[in-house]
Formats: sequence, structure tokens, C-alpha cells
Amino acid sequence: MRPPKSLRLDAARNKARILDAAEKVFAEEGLAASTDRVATLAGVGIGTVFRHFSTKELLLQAVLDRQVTALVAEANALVATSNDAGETFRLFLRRAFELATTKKIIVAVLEKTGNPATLDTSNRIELLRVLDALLKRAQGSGKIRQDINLDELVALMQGLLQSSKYIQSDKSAREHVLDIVLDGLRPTTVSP
Amino acid sequence: MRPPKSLRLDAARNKARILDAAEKVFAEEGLAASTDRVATLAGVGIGTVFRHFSTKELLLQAVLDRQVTALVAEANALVATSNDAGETFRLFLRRAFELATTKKIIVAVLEKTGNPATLDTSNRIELLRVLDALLKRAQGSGKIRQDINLDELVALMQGLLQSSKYIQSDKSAREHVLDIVLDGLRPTTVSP
Amino acid sequence: MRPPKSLRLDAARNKARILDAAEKVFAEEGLAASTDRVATLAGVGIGTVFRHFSTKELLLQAVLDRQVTALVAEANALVATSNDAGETFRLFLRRAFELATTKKIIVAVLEKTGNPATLDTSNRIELLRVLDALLKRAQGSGKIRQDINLDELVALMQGLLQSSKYIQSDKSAREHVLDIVLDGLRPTTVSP
Amino acid sequence: MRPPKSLRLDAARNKARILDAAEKVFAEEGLAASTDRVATLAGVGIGTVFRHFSTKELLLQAVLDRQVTALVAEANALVATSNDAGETFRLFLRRAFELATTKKIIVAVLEKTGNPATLDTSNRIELLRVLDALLKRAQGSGKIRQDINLDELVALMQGLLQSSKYIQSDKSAREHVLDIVLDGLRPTTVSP
DNA sequence: GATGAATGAGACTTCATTCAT
DNA sequence: AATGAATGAAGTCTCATTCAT
Repeated sequence: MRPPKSLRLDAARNKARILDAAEKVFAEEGLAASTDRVATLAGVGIGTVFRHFSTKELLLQAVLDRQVTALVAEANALVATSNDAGETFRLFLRRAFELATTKKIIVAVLEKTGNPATLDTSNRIELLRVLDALLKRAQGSGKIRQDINLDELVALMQGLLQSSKYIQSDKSAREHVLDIVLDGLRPTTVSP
Repeated sequence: MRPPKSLRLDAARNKARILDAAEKVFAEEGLAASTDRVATLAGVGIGTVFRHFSTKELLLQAVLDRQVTALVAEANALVATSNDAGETFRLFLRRAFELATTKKIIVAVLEKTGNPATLDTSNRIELLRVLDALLKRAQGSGKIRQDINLDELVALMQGLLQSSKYIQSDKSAREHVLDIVLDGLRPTTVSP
Repeated sequence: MRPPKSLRLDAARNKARILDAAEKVFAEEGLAASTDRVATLAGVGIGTVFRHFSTKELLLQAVLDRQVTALVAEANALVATSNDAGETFRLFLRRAFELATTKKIIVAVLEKTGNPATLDTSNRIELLRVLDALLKRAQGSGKIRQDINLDELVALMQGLLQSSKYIQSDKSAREHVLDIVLDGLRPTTVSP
Repeated sequence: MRPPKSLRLDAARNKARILDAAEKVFAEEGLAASTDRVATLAGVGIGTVFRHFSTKELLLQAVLDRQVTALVAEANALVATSNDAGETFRLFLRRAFELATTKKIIVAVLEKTGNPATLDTSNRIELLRVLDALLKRAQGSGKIRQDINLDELVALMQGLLQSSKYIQSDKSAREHVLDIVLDGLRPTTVSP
């Protein structure tokens, strides 16, 4: 329960700075942005970046990891707070959507390999687990259509998150798009 | 005085081969794929690729151009055939979605700049025009919700098309996701 | 005395056109200008250029050859006309200088290897022969200083011809520079 | 707090080596010589060349810059030392001529654009300034002909410097050529 | 003979990664 | 640990030259 290795304080600070810088740089310039840019923005030497993340790929994963962790945390917080399963589910999607708009990296990383396999496994599994729970609960409460499974939800979210970048500047449009998808997720009103 | 067209045949065949190869390579490896790979797959020398498309950028645009043209053509065909505006609209989205699944490049190109500005302008405008017409007609007939505009629709489609790649292997899941979005696009049944 | 092989008339015309184009293109864009540009300006296909001059190097030499030939012809004409050896010598230098200004290629070709070895040998020898005759005659008549030999004269001319390009736009400056050198070539007024 | 300068030493040495190599390579093979050759001769990787000079153009300018600086320095030294304006002027030309023979690059760079615009501006202006001062002083003392201005002198020097490469191996010939030009620069003895 | 499409070596340049300091 | 110089593979693009038509 102690931090694994306890980096020297400045080392830890550097690592955090690098992550912050990477998040920003990759969001702004895409995955093709050079590692040098990250180092410069972080105010460290390029060597330091590679000392902390021995590969560009690993740096990417670390950034993503942090974001996924944040997302999972939010989900858990939402679950703890709310007691309306449908609302919780919707709030989570809204939150994820916002995050995608702000920290474009999630989207960017997804671009890369075409599937989320890049995610740090344990982390990804956790996200899927939480997502599954949210979905099941919402479906259980009858607020979300029954005929959608986890994989489909994930695919839908991927698309949704990506769409955010095409209307980044227009908040109301963004909300509109999200609302439409949320409407699509409502239980299908079975007419007799 | 006519024959001097014969050489062009080979050249045209090569050009087409290159486009096909580019479509495939960029779809599979992303926009970062090297031009060399395209040349190799097309079975021509690297110089030939650059003779036909003097820039990687132009090659990209050409690939996209071809696909957009195809999409526009399908839209026009649908309009000519069907007389149910709502159905036509839905069919078009389905068709575009399918296309995105097969020829992943559309997605890939969009990845690049984050907006469709890369599209050959005239072509892009044409696509928007057709899309707008389809939307307006469907909304006019009351089959599609009124509160969505062209920009939002485009953003939604962009995201949606991208999502297709996360569930490429599962056709029914793909259709399901699309259906959900289409449901979201239905007129909102205002309950009193 | 018949033309060696009698090219078909249009072939001969093409060859001349190519030479003209090459002269112009290389003069304007330097030796790095592409052979394609030459072909385009000549209004022929690139293949035709290479049929007539199987190497870029050979094309260059041909252009130069033509100019050297012209220069030799002028020298001979001057010798035939004038009977003032000093004046003839000076006129020739002026003529060469003018030519260098107009058809910059001479300069350009010299640039390349740094020495005139590129010249078509027989042609070059002829030029050196004529130049030597002009020099000797002028020195014999006491109008040109005795202490300069052919090699030095050639070097001086090379440099001088090149300098013409730095003051291309100003004719009087050009003449001035030449006059200064010509003054330097006068017999040194030996004071007793 | 001082040592962090040590690495720079190696870097500086490399930079100098690269400049030296570039000077040599461009002089020997012309401006078309590849950057790779420079790297090889300097004994560094190609990347190192580009780390120090991010463009071939910049490398060229740096080489030239160094030479122009040296020339200006010599001019200033001469001015400080000598008090015979005519002699100073002549010495400077001799010095420049020698330099052109040894470090042929000056010539080579001029080749490029046909005018010295490529020179690092401030540097070039300084050179022109010094040259102008030398000329004016020499003319003022009556040792150099009045009817030559700065532009003409520059053109004359360009030609002269270039000529040095055609008689590189023969020192006496070289001096001869220079003497001739210097003679031409003497005040014209107006005979009544 | 003419044409121009095809070729591929080679040029410049970038960037992830290594390593001496 | 941190630094940033060095490295070289790889990418885009150009161009002299070849060759099928």
C-alpha cells in the first residue's frame, strides 16, 4: 500500500509534468506530435521523458491510462451518489463526452490502432466492468432499451466521442448530438 | 489520328490500381502508412505513385474524392427510386455506414484534420448539398426530428462511421448500433 | 561534305529546338534545371531529348559546343576584318563578354566542373588555338603586355565571364569592369 | 553550477568539424554535393548535421558566413596596420584572392543565386561597408582610379575570385592574373 | 523517330531512441 | 536522475534514364 518505489520527489513531479504535457500536445497536434515537443512543454530534457516512459507508445498508454482511471472514478462516484439508474447512466455518458471534448487524446489514441486494445489491460477491464454495471442497472430499471449489449454500447460510445471533435466549438450542437444518441438509447416504446 | 490514346490505358489502369491500393493501405494502417507500401501493393514503383499524385496529400484526397463521389451517386439514386422521404434518409445512412465499414478510408481521412475540409471542395459541397436535401425532405415529411441541423447530422455521422471499425466483424451489432442512432433521430414523441 | 547522316528533316528541327530550349533553360535556372523542362520548352517529349542526347551531360556539352563554335567563328571573322591586332584582341574579349551576358550557359557550364575540360575536345582546342593566335599577334604588335600567357588569359576570362552575371542589369557597369581589365592588359609602361 | 557547459564542448567541436567538412565538400563537388558527404567527411551521422544546421541552405550560409567574417576581420586588421591607403587596398584584394584559392566555397556559394544575396545580411552589409571604406580611402589618396564604384568593384572581385580556381595549381600564374587586374585598377595616366 | 509512363536511386529531412557527460 | 547531443532508419519527393507503344 506504499507507493511501489517512491521516486524522488522531483522525479515524481517530472513524471506528472510529462504526462500533463503529453496530454496537451497529443490532443492538440495528434499522435504524430514529436516526443520532443512533449519534453519541451514539460520543461525537461528529452532524455527524461524516455527515462520515465521508455517508449512513445508507453507514454501514450500512460496518458490514456490516467484518463480511463479518471473516467472509472467518476463512474464510481456517480453510482455512489445517484439512485436513479437511468439518470446515472446518462450522466456518465455526458461526462465521458465532455471529457472527450476537452482531452481529445482518448479519441486520438483510439484513432491509432482502431480498437481499444492499447488500453492498459487491467484498467480497460475495470472500465468495461463499470460500464457493464451501469448499463445493466439502467436496463434493469427499464430506463434503457434492453436490446443493446456492452460491445455495442462501447462501439456507440467510440463513435459518439469521436463526433465531439467535429463540433468542438459549438456547445449546443454537441449537446444536441448527445441528446439524440441518448434518445436512441431509450426503451423502444412498443406500440401494441 | 485517334490511336494516341492507347498509352493512356496502361496509365489509367495504374492510376486506378494505385487508388485501390491506397484505399486499402490507408484503411489498414492509417494515414501514417508510407507511400512505399501503397506503391508495393499497387505493384508499381514509388515514382509512379508520385507521377500520378504529386503529393501524399493529393493521393489522400483522390481516394477520398472517389468515395465521396460514390456516396453522392448512391444518394441521388436513392432519391430517384424511393418516394418515402424518411425511408430514403435512413437508407442513405445505412449505405454510408456500410461503405465506411468496407472502405475504411473515409474514416481515416477524417481522422486527419478533424474536419472534412480536406475534401475536394466541389465534391464536398455536393455531398453536403445532397445530405441537406435528404434531411430537409425527411424532416418535411415528419419522419425525422426537426431539431437537428446539417452540421449536427454531419458530426453524428462522422462519429458513427468511425465507430463502425470497432465492431467490424459483427454485422448484426453494427446494424444494431445504427438502428439505435436512427431511433434517436425519430421525431420526439412528445408525451403530454 | 554532306551532312554526316542526314537526319529526317523534322528530326533535325527537333534537335535544334532542343538545343535552343536547353540553352535558355540552363541559362535561366542553372545546371540543376531538369531535363523535363528542356523537353517542355522545346515542345517535344522527354524521350526525344534523350534520343538526340543520350545523357544530360551530352546535352550540356552540345549547347556549350555550339556557343564555342560561334565564338571561334567570331574570332576568325574579326581576324579577317581588322588589321589592328590590339583592337582585334580587345574586340574579341568584348564579344565574348557580351555572349556570356546573354547566354549565361557558358558560365553555367564552367561552374560545373571548375575547369573547361567538359568542352568538346576538338572544339576546345580550336578555341584555344584562336585565342592563342589573337594573343600572340596583339603582343607582337606591342599592344598587349608581354608577360601574360595563354593559360593566364583563359583563367582571367573565365572569371571575367562569370562576373558578368553579377551586373547583368547594368550595361555601363559591365563595360566598365571589362575596360578595367583591358587596361590591366595594356603593356606596362616601363619607365627607364 | 558552472560545469553544465561541458557537453557543449563536444557539440561545438562537431559543429566546427561539420563546417570544415562542408567547406571542403562544397568546394570540391559544388553546391550539389550531398549533405551525406558532408556528414561522412565530418565523421558524424547525418542527423547531427541537421541538428546543427536545420537546412542545407543554412549550412551553406554558415560556411559562407564564417568566410565573410574572416575576410572582414582581415580587412579591419589591414586598415589598422597600414597607413598607405593604396597598398592596403591591394593587400586586401590579394588576401581575398588567396582565400578564394584555399577555401573555394565563396565562389561556390555565389554560383548559387547569381548574386550575393544569400549572404547573411548583416554580415554581407559589413563586408560591403569595409570594402567601400577601403575603396574610398584608396581613391582619396589617388592610388586607385576614380571611375570605379563599389558595385563594379564587387563584380570585378567576383570574377577575379572565380578565376582563381582555373589556375589553382600554378601560384605564379595566379599572382600574374591578380597583378593584371590590379594594374587595371591604377589611376588612368591621362596622356595629353 | 517520337512519346510519355515507369522506374528506382538518391536527396533532404524528421524523429524515436541511445548514451556520454 | 537529468540532460541533450548523436544516431540512423524511414519517409517524402525529384529526376535522369529506359522502354513499351
